[in-house]
Amino acid sequence: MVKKHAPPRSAPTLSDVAQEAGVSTATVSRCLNSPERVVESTRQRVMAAVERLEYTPNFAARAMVAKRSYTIGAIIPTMENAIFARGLQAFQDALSDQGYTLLVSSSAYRPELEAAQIRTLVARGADGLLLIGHDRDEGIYDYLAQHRVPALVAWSYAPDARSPSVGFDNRSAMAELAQHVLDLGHRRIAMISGFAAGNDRARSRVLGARDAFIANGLDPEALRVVETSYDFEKGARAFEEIVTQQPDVTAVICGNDVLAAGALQEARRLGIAIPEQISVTGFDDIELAAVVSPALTTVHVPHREMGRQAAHALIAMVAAASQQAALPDVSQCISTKVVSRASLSPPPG
Amino acid sequence: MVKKHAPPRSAPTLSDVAQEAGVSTATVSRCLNSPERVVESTRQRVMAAVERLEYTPNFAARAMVAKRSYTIGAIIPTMENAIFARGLQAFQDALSDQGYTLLVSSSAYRPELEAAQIRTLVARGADGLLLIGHDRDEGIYDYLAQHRVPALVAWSYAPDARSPSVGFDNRSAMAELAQHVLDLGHRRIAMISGFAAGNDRARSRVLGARDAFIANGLDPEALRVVETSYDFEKGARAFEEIVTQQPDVTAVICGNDVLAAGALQEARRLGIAIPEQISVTGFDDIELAAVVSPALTTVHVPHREMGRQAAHALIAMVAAASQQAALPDVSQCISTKVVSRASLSPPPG
DNA sequence: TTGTATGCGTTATCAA
DNA sequence: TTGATAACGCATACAA
Repeated sequence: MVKKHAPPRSAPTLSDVAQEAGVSTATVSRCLNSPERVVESTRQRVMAAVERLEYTPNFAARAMVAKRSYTIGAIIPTMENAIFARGLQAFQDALSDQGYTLLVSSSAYRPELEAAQIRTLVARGADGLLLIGHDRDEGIYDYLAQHRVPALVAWSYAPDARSPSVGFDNRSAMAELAQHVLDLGHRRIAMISGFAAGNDRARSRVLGARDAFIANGLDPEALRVVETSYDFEKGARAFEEIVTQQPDVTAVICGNDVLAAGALQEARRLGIAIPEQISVTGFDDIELAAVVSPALTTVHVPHREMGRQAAHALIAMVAAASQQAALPDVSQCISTKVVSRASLSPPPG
Repeated sequence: MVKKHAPPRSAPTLSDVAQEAGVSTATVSRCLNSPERVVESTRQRVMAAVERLEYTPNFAARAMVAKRSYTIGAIIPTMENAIFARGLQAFQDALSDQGYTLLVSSSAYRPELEAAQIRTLVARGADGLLLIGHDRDEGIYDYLAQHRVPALVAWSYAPDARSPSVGFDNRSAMAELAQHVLDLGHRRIAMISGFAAGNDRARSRVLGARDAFIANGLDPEALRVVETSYDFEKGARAFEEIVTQQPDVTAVICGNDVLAAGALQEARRLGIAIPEQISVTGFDDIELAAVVSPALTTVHVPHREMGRQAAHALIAMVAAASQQAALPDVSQCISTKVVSRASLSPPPG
């Protein structure tokens, strides 16, 4: 059996298929996009040709004429730990259900990198963007507005912010957790926080902890806060610093589970019993929180739910934008709850 | 102050800039791509217009004519845990250094999903693909070959496979770890493995463990293997099954750190002391391995190094493909090493 | 129901 | 050094 043609030197195009099926390119296009508009017999002929050539439409060409890429961009601070993984996975799942593709990049918590990545994603034709937290240059929001690319903020709910958001109230969530700590009788408390600059989630969590102090008639400045990066090892170092400089502390509130896990490990190294001597709490309730020993009392964030809701919200925004319609109000506050595990107990004595 | 024009209804294009600067589109294009080919004075005028309009080139149009997207696709089995996170982060970093963008999707360890995502990524014009492990339908490799999209396999090195790979030798790595276990005197050993079907890494690790048995004159079938999905909770269940059905076991080798962490937690629940009663080992040396208690003896995989090397390798393949040149041999075996921590000790008695 | 012709925003070839 | 203009692969308005 002889091949009719030499194998194609590059991917088959619409007109290759048209030729193979003996129809026009328009008909092939219709078969693919609105099959009901073409009669059964020709459709079969066309589809057979599509199969035979293993034709796949060229995305760039399609995006150019449709002025939509069905691509959503997401920029997360880090892929290195699980903080964003689960939520992002749910986000992606919901997106692909709707025929969208997700483009992810990570900024390593560096604002200037995030700005560059936003431009890249917009240039790549992203129909919409998912961003983490509200803190960024006003100019970025201007840029997005000018380019008519809707952006949704997740992991942080703030109804009055420049961008709509699907997230949770970091401040009140942490306040609730801190209240638990205070209820148990702790008074000498320290906090290991992520860097507050450029990170509204970290800032809100500190504020929330102080809120609880105030609500209990305590001086909010009595809460000593050590700032560091969200890194396991950094959590360990911060814990060491705290117990060295403030040996009478009975509870250490951590900005997230990763920091708390680091604190736990350092405590073990120093021979400090958790929670007997010092209680430790986390935030996020990632898998790690249940695995470490003792398991972490933490704030449970329904990441999957948040990711799913964020996807629906962003798609709604994109749909509105593509019709030049006003952006719908999609903001949503996802509720969190405190999960009590072994790392938190009443203070000694 | 009055605006000269109404704000643009959509993103500015080359010809908007050309008009603004009073030159042709060709000149604007040259300013952006080969600035040395245009005289200083006009270049300044053009660049000013670019700034003023906040012009960003349309990616789809550029990709269409260049027949290159400078996009690399990666399909990983899961984003939910940290197994692939660090390596992928390094992969992305190296890619963006070279001007490439990474498109990530996850297949949830489902082959048919992976196949669909490969098609999607190819349709999106990915210049090259990063895949995890070698196990997949031959048809997929045919498809990729036909579409002239180079693919690189990572996390598993196999010199004779259909695709080049930058990864490590799962089999010998696990054999080495198992040898440590045997050296300590363990003989009643069980293994918790990921599902072997469609997962050459999981299969190789089991084979490696059996290799060590053989090397020590033991019956490889004496190693009882429980297969499950790479999930923390599943690791716990598998451990429970093992100690229930085989109470005299003294060591449990786990297919990765996630399974091992699950085993550890289940042991705690059952009141089994690790490593005094039963030793447990992991694989990967993700952060989790050092955080759990006792810390895991495991196989350290230099994920960052692997990600970086994979990026360079894939870029080389893409460059070759774009010049219709023969694919260079980029395969590379990254070496691993056993890390001894507290979870492994001699058997009791 | 199907085909023709046009345009999307770039880059590249060729003249000027 | 710069400017027309022809592709690139696809979708669609319009014609047949």
